[in-house]
Amino acid sequence: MEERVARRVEMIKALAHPSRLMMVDELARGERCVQELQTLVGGDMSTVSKHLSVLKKSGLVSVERRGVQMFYSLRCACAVDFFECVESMIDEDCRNGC
Amino acid sequence: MEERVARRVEMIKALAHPSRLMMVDELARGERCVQELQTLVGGDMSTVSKHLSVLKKSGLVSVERRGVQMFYSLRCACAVDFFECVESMIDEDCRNGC
DNA sequence: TCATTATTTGGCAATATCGCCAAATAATGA
DNA sequence: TCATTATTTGGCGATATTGCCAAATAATGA
Repeated sequence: MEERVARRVEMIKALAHPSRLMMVDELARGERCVQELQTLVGGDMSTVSKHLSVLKKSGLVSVERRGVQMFYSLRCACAVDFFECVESMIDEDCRNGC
Repeated sequence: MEERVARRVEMIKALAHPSRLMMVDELARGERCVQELQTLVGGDMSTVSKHLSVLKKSGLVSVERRGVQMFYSLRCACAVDFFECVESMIDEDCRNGC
């Protein structure tokens, strides 16, 4: 059960950064290459790449090489629900039934 | 929209630690005082207290003093759905419809 | 008021995360 | 093969997180 907690934490940690959160949000709309994601979040390309490797390691995204480019995509549509869920928690009054 | 992302990240970060995750999971079953939570996660009382202040600051929990004790409780049942959601994401095959 | 119990706060060292730079790797086309 | 483009990796300083200790605060009952 420690393992279960650790696994959860790893996944949650992967989402606990502005750039990574935005990238996952973007990936929910379809696959993207690293350049596109860099345009989205800004900063150095290497930084973006490292963020992506964190997402990859957590199991949230998968990669596929096509030519010189690497295309990242969400492995699970759950992420969309995840954000809605977080949004519900943010809504302090909990109006939307949570 | 930057603000929206920042708010989400703060909430997610609050859950991105084993002790805090376990405490929230426990609080989903009802309010608990600090001692009880310390028994659950172990470690120094002051450490537990600081973790709780992180949860408090994020808006996930609320506190009420009764006598000498401080009782923490979840502000929103959403947290339960949240965990289910994370669990779904962990399930790589996404069988359960996510 | 004083001692006791429950909790928080301040401080500090250990560790982890982050972001940039430079260099390495990988595929492509000339 | 060489140059080019896309991406990753290694390294390093800056910053943030974590956990423990000691001290402070708060409520209670003697």
